[in-house]
Amino acid sequence: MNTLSYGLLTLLSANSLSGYELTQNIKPLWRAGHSQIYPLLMSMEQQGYISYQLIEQSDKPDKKEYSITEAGLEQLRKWVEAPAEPPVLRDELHFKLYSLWLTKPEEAKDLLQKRAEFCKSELERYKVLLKANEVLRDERGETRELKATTFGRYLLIRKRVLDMESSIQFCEWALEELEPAK
Amino acid sequence: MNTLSYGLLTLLSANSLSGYELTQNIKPLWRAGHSQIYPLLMSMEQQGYISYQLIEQSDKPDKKEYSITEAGLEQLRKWVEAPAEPPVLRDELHFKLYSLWLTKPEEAKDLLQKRAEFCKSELERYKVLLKANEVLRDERGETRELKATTFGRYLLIRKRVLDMESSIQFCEWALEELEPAK
DNA sequence: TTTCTATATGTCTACTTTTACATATATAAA
DNA sequence: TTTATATATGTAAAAGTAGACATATAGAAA
Repeated sequence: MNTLSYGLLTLLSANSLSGYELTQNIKPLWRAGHSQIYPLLMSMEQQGYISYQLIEQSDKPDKKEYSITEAGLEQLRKWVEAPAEPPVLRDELHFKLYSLWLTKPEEAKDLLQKRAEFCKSELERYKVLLKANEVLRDERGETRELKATTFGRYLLIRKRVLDMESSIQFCEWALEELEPAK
Repeated sequence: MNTLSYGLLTLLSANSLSGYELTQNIKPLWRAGHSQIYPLLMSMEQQGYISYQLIEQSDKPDKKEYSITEAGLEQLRKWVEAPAEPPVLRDELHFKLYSLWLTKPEEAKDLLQKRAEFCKSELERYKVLLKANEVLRDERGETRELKATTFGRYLLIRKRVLDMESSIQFCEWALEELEPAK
């Protein structure tokens, strides 16, 4: 049971999902490919934290729909309450900024503009997720309170939105700082 | 030559440093332990990107002071100009926020308060680094322009400061959102 | 009719990262 | 005098991650 396993339990505690859907849904929360996810699902199924049902589909290939078990929910509950490890951020841009004096002004500018563009496209994705979560909240007749299943997701997506907005602001500020050198 | 190798070259392009010092200095830029760093230094030395000089010390154990070579600088220059890969952020808090509805209000509050404290202590570290970089800039008689060796570091540390301030603001906002549930 | 894309599930290898093991010098504190 | 801490350099094993390999269904487009 590593962090990613708990992440999968986290998603399954809100909805029953297939491995494929988990691979898509986990993207805004954690970077992981399907080659990591399928083996963990099999292992957690063997440990009794999740179970699956084979869903036969006519329009698409059949799938395994995983659900969290009582044991899995109990395991997750304990983990959520334990303090969170400090985040791990690995960003090449940090090194490239540090070595910026080695580059030509156009290349420094390009580096920051490309990052800004990336963050803007991420921001759009998160704003869509925020909307979708609000729709789900209304569907479930929930309000903005801790016990609502959509509340934590609301906080999380807001966090990612703030992170991206802050990154975009940094890039734009840095581009201005660069201006006199042009 | 992986990203961490280029990170070590980045630090060595500004100053000659030992493996131990590199391990300390790289912390604000990238997470890496000394067990990763020493083997990479040996490999880069064999490839001719860096060289070292044994420094005998009377007050401390002897050390190897690594310097970047012309070949290393050329290699680094090419890498810096290539576009930066998207950042990889792995934060347990994302999952814990998503599963927040499973917890008691005090535990949710504790989770956010602890993260805020962590970010505040990181912020202090970065502010010290920012001051140290300004002192170095003055010592070298540099101004805030691209060609100055302290300029990129100035941008980078400002980025980290903005990141931490944004995280602290998120925690404080989320704690307020949590309030009515108490 | 072939090709492309999305859905769907898996394995394998290479690489990276973490944690523990291992050793050694010098200073400072208990 | 033992112990703890900071400095200093390495190795080994285990765990985690990324990218490629592998296969299959179904719909849509060329």
